[in-house]
Amino acid sequence: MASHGARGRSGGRPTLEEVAARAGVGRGTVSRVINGSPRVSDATRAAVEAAVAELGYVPNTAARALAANRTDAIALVVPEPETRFFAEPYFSDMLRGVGAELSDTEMQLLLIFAGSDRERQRLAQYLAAHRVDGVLLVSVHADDPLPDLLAQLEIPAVISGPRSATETLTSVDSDNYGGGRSAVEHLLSRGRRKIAHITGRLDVYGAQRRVDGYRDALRDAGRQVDELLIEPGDFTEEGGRRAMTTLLARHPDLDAVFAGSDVMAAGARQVLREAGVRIPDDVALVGYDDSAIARHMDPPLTSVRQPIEEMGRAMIDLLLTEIADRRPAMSRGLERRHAVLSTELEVRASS
Amino acid sequence: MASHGARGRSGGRPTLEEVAARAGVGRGTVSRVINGSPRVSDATRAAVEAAVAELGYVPNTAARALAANRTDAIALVVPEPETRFFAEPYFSDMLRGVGAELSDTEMQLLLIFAGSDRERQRLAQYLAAHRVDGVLLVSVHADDPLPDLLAQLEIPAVISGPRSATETLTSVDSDNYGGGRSAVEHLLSRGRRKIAHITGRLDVYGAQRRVDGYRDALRDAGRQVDELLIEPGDFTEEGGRRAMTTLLARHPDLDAVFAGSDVMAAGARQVLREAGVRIPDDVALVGYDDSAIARHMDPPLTSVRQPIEEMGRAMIDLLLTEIADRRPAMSRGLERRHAVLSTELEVRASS
DNA sequence: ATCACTGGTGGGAGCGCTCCCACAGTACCT
DNA sequence: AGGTACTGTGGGAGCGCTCCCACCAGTGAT
Repeated sequence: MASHGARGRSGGRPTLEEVAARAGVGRGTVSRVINGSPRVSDATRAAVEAAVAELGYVPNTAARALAANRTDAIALVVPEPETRFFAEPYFSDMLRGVGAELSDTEMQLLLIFAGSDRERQRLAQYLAAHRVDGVLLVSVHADDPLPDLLAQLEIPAVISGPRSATETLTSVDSDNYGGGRSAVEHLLSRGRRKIAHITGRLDVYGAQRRVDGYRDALRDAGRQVDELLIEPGDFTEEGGRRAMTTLLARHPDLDAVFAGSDVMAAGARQVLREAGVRIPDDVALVGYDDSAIARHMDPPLTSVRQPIEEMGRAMIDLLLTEIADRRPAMSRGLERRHAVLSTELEVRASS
Repeated sequence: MASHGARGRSGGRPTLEEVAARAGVGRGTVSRVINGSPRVSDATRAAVEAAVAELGYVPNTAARALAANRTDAIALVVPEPETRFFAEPYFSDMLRGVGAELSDTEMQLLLIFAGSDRERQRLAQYLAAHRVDGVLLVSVHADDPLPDLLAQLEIPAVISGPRSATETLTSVDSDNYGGGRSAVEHLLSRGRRKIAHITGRLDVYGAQRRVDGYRDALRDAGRQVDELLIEPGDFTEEGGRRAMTTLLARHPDLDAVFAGSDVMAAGARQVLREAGVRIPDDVALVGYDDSAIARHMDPPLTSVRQPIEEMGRAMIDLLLTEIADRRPAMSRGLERRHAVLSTELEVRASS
């Protein structure tokens, strides 16, 4: 008898059963009320809600997770060391959008860093244990095995910045192609004739798309694309400097530069300065990301802004849909969805 | 590794029971192996481990949480909007320490922001549901109800920066008193005679302690403490400017200023500049926090560094101890522990 | 009158684990 | 010989929930 139901009024947390007894209904009915099922009469619902309030009942998540086979949690996985996470406003903006969109739901967000091998090991274990219902993946490199792992474990996932044109995961992206186009179109409209492009790392799909936008904008304006005006960078300031140096040596008469990121634009600006080139008088400069750097540069940098916060929201929307879709039946016609949000050109003094 | 073998029946994840069958032992024995109990013979342990590997068994956390009444997760609660979290390196350093210390354990870290009322509401629900085994509290204001809520729910918690000398929660702090002392002693040793102090918000315990250190350092050096040399700030740049303006008007002949934060020191510096006061020639300046601001100021700012990362580690240590202590018996002599880590003065050109 | 239905409801049967008691085996005392 | 004290081990009894089937009115159609 000691081990049996001697816990009626003890200090422990109330259970569904106790709420049911208090409300004079069955366990199933309380469960329905808690989960917002419509199949409950108003009177019963009110009685149950009263009992819940009186007892201060809070559902036991572990029990629910076990019985229903879901966790009500999703993970935002950042395959980078924490340092970068804090350094780049990208993540902070993304997190804001994600948090906002999630605040209407019961879902809990986990932030997981997987920069080191050790951390990745832990993450793999974590995912294998199905401790989350879905995963948000940001900043993934082309050769990352994480997406495959997620597919194999059949965990719903949404990636920001698809890895290629044939991304298998549901993805959210900003319109890198359109962003590249708009930068170049802007420069053309300002009367620039010889526009160079410093690209990002070309194993990043988005960087490629910006190059595509650059090419097509010129082509559609009836210009010929001079491949020697396209110089690869690597998203770093140093890379921007190197590329600019090369370009300047090759084409001393260029009159505009479109850099694939603000950071690279900052590097380019230094080189231009040192060469005595005036911005924007001699050379117009346009960056990408519209980061703090752009606003604080001298002169302030025209830059392509991505709606990062909105991307965060969109990722959550897609992920929740995918989780919900998977719930009733494991099959279903899984057509992958890809959202693309448009960018905006922020025009400043540098162009 | 050989992954999926001929798994039980369905395609689902293997359970303890299946591992037990495969290894030819009972459920209890597998559980003991999984949980590292010493009461298992080497032969049996090996057999179980083999079965685990073959089946790719990963424990079901929900089931474990339900049965054992623990979650193996702790929360880092930041009662601030996310914006501040990203803006201040304090959090990033803290998180690094916490993450490092946690990486040896099975514990999962959750990051929870509770800046808005809405978010706090959710947090309260979350804690009431006991979804974490313990809580790390950073940056808590004196009148915050959160600590009481935690106490009431009997959730182990560690606070960084105790709210008062009689903090009821286990706490980790840096030696604000010693830090204040060392700043003043340094200025005295440099021959400064009239040292002003711009304090932080005095409802923050740490700020008070820095004032105490300021006072005692002067006193112990045989100086009299002039209360008019102590001017309250509020940790902001603007507050630093205001305080400096007041002080300068009151004591045009002061030759040193100890600011309770780098940010306030930056504000003070502006006022001194505008007044034509040279740093350090006319007035020596010392800040607190040793943040990026200090390193980049002109001239570089002498500042008191707090071992924030180490504080993060200490918080985890204390929290894990507290969680472990609570496990066997809910009673036990709960003596509160308070760790205080020492600071270090980083001397630069401003003093 | 019977036969569908419908909206509501109760409660059994698990989910996969930990806890703990029972008990076999061995070893070392009286 | 029996007693005592271990070390290992198996498995029953839950943990608190969700799912789902059974069931009970009522309501209208037949």
